[in-house]
Amino acid sequence: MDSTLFCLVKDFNLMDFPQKYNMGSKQQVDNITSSPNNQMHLNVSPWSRERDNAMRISRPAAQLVTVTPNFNSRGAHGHPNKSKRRRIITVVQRQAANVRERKRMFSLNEAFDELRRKVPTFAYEKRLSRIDTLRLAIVYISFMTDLLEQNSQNSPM
DNA sequence: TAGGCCATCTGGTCCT
DNA sequence: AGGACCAGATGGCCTA
Repeated sequence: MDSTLFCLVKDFNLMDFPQKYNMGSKQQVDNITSSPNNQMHLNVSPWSRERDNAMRISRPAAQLVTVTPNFNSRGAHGHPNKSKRRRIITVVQRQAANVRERKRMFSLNEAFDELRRKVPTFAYEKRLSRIDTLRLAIVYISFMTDLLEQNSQNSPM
């Protein structure tokens, strides 16, 4: 299984993935070939959230004002005929909503980190972006599915 | 310097 | 009513 996985990542490396996997060309994939040490790592990421966060300076909170929704600014997402309910929120409520949104995005990123650890990658200089993580996961799942089907066809009943 | 990626804010709908 | 979810806007950081 290890050698098969290596082939998968190697194919990814060469960017000659079968068309059926529908993999788009991306920058991080190109980086595999330029990586100084083409070692395959499973579940090992040289990048951590702490490092990533340390690189960023937290954005100062935007000016907080009492929110009065402007229904002319943006239409409903795919629900143009829905009755629009006016909702007035206070500054405190807006701040609380911002905190909840940050927590939600944090948990989303944790899930992405977990997915990054599940997909086979080389030792990247850069970690996979979210979109590349999803794409590689799709490729990986497709590959493993094909592998399973081949094994079930070859094994005598 | 342009483009990619991401964090954050914001206001909309959906759902309980 | 309020939290969850979503998508657009914005701005910072990084890399080619």
